[in-house]
Amino acid sequence: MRNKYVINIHTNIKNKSLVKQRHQQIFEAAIKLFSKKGYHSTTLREISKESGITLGNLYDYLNTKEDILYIIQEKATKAVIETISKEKLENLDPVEQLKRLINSELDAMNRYQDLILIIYQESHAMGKKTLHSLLMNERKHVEQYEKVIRDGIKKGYFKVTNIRMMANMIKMLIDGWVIKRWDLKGKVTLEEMREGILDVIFNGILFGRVGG
Amino acid sequence: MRNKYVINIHTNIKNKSLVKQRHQQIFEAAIKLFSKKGYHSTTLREISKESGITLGNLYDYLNTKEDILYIIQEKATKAVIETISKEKLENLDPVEQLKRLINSELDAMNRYQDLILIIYQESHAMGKKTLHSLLMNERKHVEQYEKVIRDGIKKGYFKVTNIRMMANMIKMLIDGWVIKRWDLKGKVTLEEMREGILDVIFNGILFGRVGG
Amino acid sequence: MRNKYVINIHTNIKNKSLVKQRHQQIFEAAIKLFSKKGYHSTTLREISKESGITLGNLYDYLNTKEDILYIIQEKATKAVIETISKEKLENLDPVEQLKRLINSELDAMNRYQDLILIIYQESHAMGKKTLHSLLMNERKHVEQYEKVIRDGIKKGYFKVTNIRMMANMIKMLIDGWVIKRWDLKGKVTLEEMREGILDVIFNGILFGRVGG
Amino acid sequence: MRNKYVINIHTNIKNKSLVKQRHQQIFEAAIKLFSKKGYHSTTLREISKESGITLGNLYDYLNTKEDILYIIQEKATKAVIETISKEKLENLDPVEQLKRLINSELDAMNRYQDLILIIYQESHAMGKKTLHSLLMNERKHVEQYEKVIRDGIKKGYFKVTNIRMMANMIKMLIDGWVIKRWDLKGKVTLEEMREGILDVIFNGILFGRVGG
DNA sequence: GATGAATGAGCATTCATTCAT
DNA sequence: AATGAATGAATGCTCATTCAT
Repeated sequence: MRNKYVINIHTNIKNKSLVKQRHQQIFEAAIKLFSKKGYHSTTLREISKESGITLGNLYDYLNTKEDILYIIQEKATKAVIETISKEKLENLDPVEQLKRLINSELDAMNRYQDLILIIYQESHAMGKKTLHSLLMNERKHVEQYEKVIRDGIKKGYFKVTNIRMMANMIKMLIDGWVIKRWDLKGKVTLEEMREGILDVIFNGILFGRVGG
Repeated sequence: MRNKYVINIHTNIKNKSLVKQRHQQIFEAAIKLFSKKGYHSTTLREISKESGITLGNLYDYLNTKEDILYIIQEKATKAVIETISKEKLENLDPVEQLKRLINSELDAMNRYQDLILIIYQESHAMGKKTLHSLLMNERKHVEQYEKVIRDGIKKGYFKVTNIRMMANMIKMLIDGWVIKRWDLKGKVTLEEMREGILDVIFNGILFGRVGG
Repeated sequence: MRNKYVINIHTNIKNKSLVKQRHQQIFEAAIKLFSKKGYHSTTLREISKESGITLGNLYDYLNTKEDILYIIQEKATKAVIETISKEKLENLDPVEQLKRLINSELDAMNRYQDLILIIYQESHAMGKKTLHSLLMNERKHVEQYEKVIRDGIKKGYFKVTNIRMMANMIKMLIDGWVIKRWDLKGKVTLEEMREGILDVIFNGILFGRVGG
Repeated sequence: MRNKYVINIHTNIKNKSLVKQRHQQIFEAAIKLFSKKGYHSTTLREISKESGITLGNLYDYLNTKEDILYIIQEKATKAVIETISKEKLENLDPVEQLKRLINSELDAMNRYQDLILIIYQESHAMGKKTLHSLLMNERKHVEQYEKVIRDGIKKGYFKVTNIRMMANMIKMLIDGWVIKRWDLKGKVTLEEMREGILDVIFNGILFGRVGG
């Protein structure tokens, strides 16, 4: 895991920092356009114009249109993972740990919502390689929750039967903020969502419950 | 809302039951193909071949490719709403009501997962009209949860601050079964998922909790 | 060998005689353009314009640009084979038979010189299928010579060591009329060529030679 | 004809021996690639990589892709002409002279068959200039045969009506070894071909013939 | 002289849609 | 109502060529 930012798209360009820069340009143009029109309806020509990189030149940094999804996926998942990895969780009790994790992830989701949505919606346009990379990142991501949950169980804070499933459910609730905006758009603030999620996760909805 | 099965796609065909039949053919062909290759990668030629309707004839029942998404969306959401509407909930206490609702929806999700996924993934390919219809159906859907939750609160069973948000969160957990299959695929059964969802929703994960 | 004119290029067009007609149009446009500019430099757009078939429509009769070479190859080789097959050779002595064969082939070559040249020059652009078809036709072609030569040997007219090689050499001399026009262009008439070829083949150039 | 190795492709490079060396590199890379994939399917990028000359640098020694064909044509035809010119023919009787000529040319053909084939197949991709150069070389080439034939006639060995045509026919038979490999590939050795050609040329195929 | 990045016109091919019959 | 042929704009991608350094 030397340089986890090196995205392995074949290129003949020698100047690697230029490659990085151009990928960033492509990335920014793509999320802007994909968010608006979706992957399939966005033309390479549009990406060229938006990114300021000539059509032909684009292909010095790309082998195929699908590579753009790869770039987005890599950047997005890594950005999110990093955000939540930065949380300093040691010395906190598991409840607090989980709270912080959820909080920071919700923030990340909120910040990168366009990316997340693109990844969800265009996953079926991804090739094997991209999809696999996505799954790996996802796994790594969910594992962070699993670790905290496992810790919480061991210390007697949590009562969870299937850890992996629970981790996914938590993540699902958070992702919901981005994916299922339809019915909540404008009706609920991020703050309310945060409280709501924490409340269900910890306490459920049954009345009269007394936490331990 | 005269005949909720008359889908308002303009057609010159007089025989309305024929229209219905053809739309059903198109629907079946489309979900089969869309599930496999996605909306954009599926050709009208392929739909023609799969449905057994001639390419030219297809356009007697369709004005545009997007209409197919409309058909799918209508049929799918209505099928699901109907499934959960069939549940006889009267005379049950709210906890049981919510359980049944969740159970039947999870079953519906499981049965129609291809459709649900298509709708989620291709929503950005939908036109205004289709999207609006989708939102309306979604609202109607969520309302069923809201009603039960509201009832449960009134009767002292539930403790929920934002009903709409909670309804959405519950739905999100269920939809997750279909949408977020990535990391759970093959790791968790539908039955386990059912238990897991019910458990969080009602009790949360905190240990030592005493339900009311 | 039911219908040797059925060219097996996949098409969805039902009307087979229309397919035949369109292939003919494509064929005619192609040889005109290929002769002038070569295969690679000729655009499908140009073929569309020249043939009077819309660009999109072209692809109802073609799967790939290379198919055009296939069409040309099939038509050309078959036309030539047929021309020389039509020669009624029975009851003639082998010398006369060979003469007639050479004569009619030279005529065919002359008539179809554009085609022949295209096939020679673009053979390296042909895919496996087309190339194989070409070889098969070529073989069939050469066999006609071999038969006559073999007959002539048996009847004591000819003295030939390697029949296959000799057949090819004869064909080469004839093809030369088309392929190696460079240095002979305008210097030698078809008639002179005919005489010349017959003379070498039968007698060689040695003066006063006594065979045996 | 001052320096027949100075190929008049415009270049700004002052160091003429460097130009020569680079052209040689290009030449070698090109024949390797053209033989495999043909002229049109070979990229200048590929030639750059194969020759070890940077893409940009390539254009210091080339004005256009077609120039490569020019280089090949020049080198190839000159190499062949030189080979057969080296034959010391004086003091030999014409029959022996012709034999030697044919022998050495067949050897040359065999050695340079890739080049010859490229020239034949890509002649239609050649510009005016290149084509003219090719014709000139061809003429010079054929003349060598003409001289020997003419001599042989004068001395009473040969009986030939049209000398130029006969020279071309002989050359055609030899070129056939390279051009028409299709049907003979693997069936006939170079040695057999040599014998075969000499035999037809000199004696023809008629059994017991008595020349006039 | 050499390098490597950039340019942009051009190409084969696809596909939603139309239309005559 | 149905058929099947036709249309043509649009798209991903390539590649000869140029140019700043």
